[in-house]
Amino acid sequence: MQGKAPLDSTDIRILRCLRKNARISNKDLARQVGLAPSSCLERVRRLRLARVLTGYHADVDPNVLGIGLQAMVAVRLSRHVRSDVDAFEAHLARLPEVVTLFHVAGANDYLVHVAVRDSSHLRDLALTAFTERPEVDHIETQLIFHHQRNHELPVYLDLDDDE
Amino acid sequence: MQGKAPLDSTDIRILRCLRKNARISNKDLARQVGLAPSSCLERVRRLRLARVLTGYHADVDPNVLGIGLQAMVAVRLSRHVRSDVDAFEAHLARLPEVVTLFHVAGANDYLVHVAVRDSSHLRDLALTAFTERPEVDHIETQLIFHHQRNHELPVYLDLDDDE
DNA sequence: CATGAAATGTTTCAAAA
DNA sequence: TTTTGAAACATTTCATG
Repeated sequence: MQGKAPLDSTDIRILRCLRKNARISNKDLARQVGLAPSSCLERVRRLRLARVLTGYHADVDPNVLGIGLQAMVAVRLSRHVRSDVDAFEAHLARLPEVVTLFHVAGANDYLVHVAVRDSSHLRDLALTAFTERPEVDHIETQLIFHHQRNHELPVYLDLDDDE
Repeated sequence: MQGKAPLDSTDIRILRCLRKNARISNKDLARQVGLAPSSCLERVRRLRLARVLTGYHADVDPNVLGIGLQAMVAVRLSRHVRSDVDAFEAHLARLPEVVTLFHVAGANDYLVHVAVRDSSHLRDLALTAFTERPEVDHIETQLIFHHQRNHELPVYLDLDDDE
């Protein structure tokens, strides 16, 4: 008896299918992974409860929402004390313009992917949300020409298929 | 009659709900946006056909898949001719380790978010997939301590609710 | 993990406002 | 465009093998 059950190849197939299309019906999912619908449904429920599956999200065309420009803002903080780090992250997490916040080790402290209306919106955001913050020492903005996500699952596991 | 129908506030509510939870049932979605199930279903179908909704993807805990390390690799190309750019992007798009590829304007040409098993995997990837490529002039790798996505929808539109 | 049965939800369609 | 209602199909839960 183990605390966290290891994944087998069927679990991985389920995760791959739901990653490709999160709105696949349970019947189709069951057929694709070679299970009965009831067994498949129970697997998916287990994977959600175990927090292996952490969420399902629709992708929306940014242009349709009025997002005309995206950028990566590299941020260097003045001091690296816990209170500054926490305050800065909490602040950014509440901005609608922030798509993803990367906390990194290197020349910069953060890489912040932002989505804005246009260049004047970006300028306002750079001032208001970054430069004028007391924790921030320096920022550098790079425009994003385009970006593409990879929706395949990288799996670096030895699977437990026989127990 | 217009080529592409503008979105109204109900469409936006649908997009927000599906972004928060792509596996919500049509009945619940209809209730949350204040439509009959049949009308709601037709809206969602329209939004998919119009490529406003571009996909639905499950999120999976990286640790469970054996991903022990993530990094952002900044890449500068030697020459910026179309053939090199296309070859490099096509190459990266086929790597399972690549999570997102950002093509940017600035000091670097690309920011590549990668997910690997461990530091030796990252070292191999840096050599094989980047440094040894003829198009690549220079790379700089930053470890990602953690990153958080924002699943709210930024909407910068004047909505068309009365026609 | 599979089967089968029962309750609930989904999907499509025609008709009407 | 949206709603309603009806019919066909799918989902979900549960008891049983």
